[in-house]
Amino acid sequence: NTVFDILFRKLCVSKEFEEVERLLEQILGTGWEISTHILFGVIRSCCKTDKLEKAQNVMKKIEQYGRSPGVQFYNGILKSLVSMKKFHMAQTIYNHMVSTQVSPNLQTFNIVMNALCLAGKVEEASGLLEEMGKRECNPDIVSYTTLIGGYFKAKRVEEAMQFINQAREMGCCPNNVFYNTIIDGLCKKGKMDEGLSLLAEMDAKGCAPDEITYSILINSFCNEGKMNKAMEFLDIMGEKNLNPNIITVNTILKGFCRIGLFDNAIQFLDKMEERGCQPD
RNA sequence: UCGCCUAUAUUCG
Repeated sequence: NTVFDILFRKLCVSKEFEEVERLLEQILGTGWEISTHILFGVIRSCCKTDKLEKAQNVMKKIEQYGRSPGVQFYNGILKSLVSMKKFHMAQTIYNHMVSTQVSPNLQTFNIVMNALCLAGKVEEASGLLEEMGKRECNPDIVSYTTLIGGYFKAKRVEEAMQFINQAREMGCCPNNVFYNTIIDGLCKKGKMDEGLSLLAEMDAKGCAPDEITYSILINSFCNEGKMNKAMEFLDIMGEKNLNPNIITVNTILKGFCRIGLFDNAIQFLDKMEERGCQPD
């Protein structure tokens, strides 16, 4: 499998998809076990380069040899297509999946929800949320977080707030990602005070703020030119034994540069390098 | 019962 992995990787980056198909046919013909992540990688490469027909050929080939991919396999492919914003491709793969009697599960729906939100189709996304309830696949905290993030990005704060309440009413257990998404949404809509009160709430509810929570707040202070507040929160992070990561550092550098404090930026960069945070 | 796969921050790309 290690050899196959290297072989397929190289063939895919050189876009030798004809050769990929031939080789795959040979391997499957021998009945050898070939690991899922290799097949997954091949299909993903096809999709990435818009070789939809190739992706389908490979999929069919796998099926011919009785290796029908399960829902997890599809979820993995759908997720990477969605993160590449290849929505049309994702749609086709989804249709294929359904046509081969593989039922979408909660994760599949959440991926589709994310796709709709990223495509700015929040109405359809909230429609899906309802649909899920009807299909004995109740939305979970991930579904709600995705949808809420979508509404914030669509600048529809009121509706985002409604879904936050709905998530609570439905008894979804809030977690860090849920809080982080909301705090980010509020801060970016100039509602920092509300964001800060959620920070207190999450702490009180046993969701310890993490690196991402702080980078959201620091980013917000930076964008308001309040570098003293940003640095204050960096210190608070340190007190909680959370280390600033490359994103935290980049955020603060941007904050200094934005208002022309280049010396402070360089000073800060040096300090972080000393502390072992290499610039990227 | 427990894990796994899905959602959140910087780069206007």
